[in-house]
Amino acid sequence: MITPSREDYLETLFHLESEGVASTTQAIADHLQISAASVSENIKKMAIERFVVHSPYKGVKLTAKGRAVAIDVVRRHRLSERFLVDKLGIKWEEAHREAHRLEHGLSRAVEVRMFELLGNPETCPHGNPVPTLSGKIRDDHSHPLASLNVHDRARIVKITDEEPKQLRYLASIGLMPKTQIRVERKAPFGGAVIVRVGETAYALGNDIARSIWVRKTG
Amino acid sequence: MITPSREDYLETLFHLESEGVASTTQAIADHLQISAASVSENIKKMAIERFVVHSPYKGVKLTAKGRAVAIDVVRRHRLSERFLVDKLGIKWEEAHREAHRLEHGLSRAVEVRMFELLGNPETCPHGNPVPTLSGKIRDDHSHPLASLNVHDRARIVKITDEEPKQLRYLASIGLMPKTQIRVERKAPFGGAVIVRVGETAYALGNDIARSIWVRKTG
DNA sequence: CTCCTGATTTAGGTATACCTAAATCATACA
DNA sequence: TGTATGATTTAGGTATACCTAAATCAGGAG
Ligand SMILES: [Mn+2]
Ligand SMILES: [Mn+2]
Ligand SMILES: [Mn+2]
Ligand SMILES: [Mn+2]
Repeated sequence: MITPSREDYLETLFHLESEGVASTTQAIADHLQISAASVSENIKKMAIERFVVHSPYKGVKLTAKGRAVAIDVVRRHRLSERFLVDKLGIKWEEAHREAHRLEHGLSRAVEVRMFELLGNPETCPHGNPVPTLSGKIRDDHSHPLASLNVHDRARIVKITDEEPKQLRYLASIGLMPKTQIRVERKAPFGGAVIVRVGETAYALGNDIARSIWVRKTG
Repeated sequence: MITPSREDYLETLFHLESEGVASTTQAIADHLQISAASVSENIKKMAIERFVVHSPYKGVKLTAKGRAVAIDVVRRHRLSERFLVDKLGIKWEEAHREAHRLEHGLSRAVEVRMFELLGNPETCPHGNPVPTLSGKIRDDHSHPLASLNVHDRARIVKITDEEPKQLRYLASIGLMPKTQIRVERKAPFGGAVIVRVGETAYALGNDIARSIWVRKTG
């Protein structure tokens, strides 16, 4: 059996690779909140077990084997979030951390039944796709908020940030998946974006904007 | 944070003490399916941390501190079983082992919401009481099946056995909490009990009978 | 009351998963 | 084209949680 710790490493690698970030020792250490030395050791072991390929001093990449496990964990994570929010009424900004505990306790059988209970959900509460049982991840055809032009209308597809603080803020201004928005103004060179939600306009910093993915509707 | 392993030790001690079995090193080892040597070591540490009192070569007893944690784990275990059976449709004989994975992943907040979702259940699917949030365990006024006399009618309150094989058998003959039964015949000296369920009579061995608790109705 | 035996503990060992501090490496810029 | 600097790995250490084999103990049979 794969340990919870290992599951978290693989999940981290999946996230870094999805975001197009290089999976350096330091990036993994930051994400898991542990020392770079610990990551280095662990990666070495996971390379021996063929979950990753490791080019020392360069970086890490998931193998097909590692990716399969990672996607499995991501599926359990996102289903857990869905359950926590839809069935238990846990706040969406707390769902992520809670799901990180729950995800390791779901057997395949339980995961399958949970998927049904939740009505075969396609996304987590933050809009990220739930991988299929066979490990496929649907393309949601979304683009970064920053790719929109002034006066474009769009619908929020997903929020990739998982920080409770950010999520709480976004929820408070109604910025969640399915929300209809309009770009009012853009600062040059990837600066802030001014976005209208309902009647009100909000300025979103570069950091927060980068985690918002949309589909044009206008 | 208390580890899953520690939670399982405390849970085991709770069960042994409830059943009136002496919490010997060997009994704990059998229950957890690990070596007696491992148990001995671990108990020593848990005694230092005041979860138990240990009289070397004699046995172990939960302290108030240890009992509080144990009851907390038992609550999460029984709620997990309830959830698995009622909401996910997991078979009751598989609920126990699945719950053992799930129970360690529930935060207090999640446990509280889950309790509500399940309609404040008083028992697990096998009839064992769900401890209250404050750690109280309701008395269910039940007695061992063997305490009944011939021709007594009774209602099943709980099945304390957790073996899938036994549970599957009992379910197959309709012997579960709330089932109405009648004692047809008893072998002397704690031997088999012949019990009528609906139209059919079944002989229950001493072992299996000991795990069936009832309340007289006739 | 002594001895035997099974239960228990201790000794010594492994694997995971973390740590800090020291050594080593890659590369960017001066 | 060195060299210093930051990233990475290695060295050495701790804690948990398991193991088998050896030593020790306690209580019942004789
Ligand atoms: Mn996790
Ligand atoms: Mn999510
Ligand atoms: Mn457990
Ligand atoms: Mn139960």
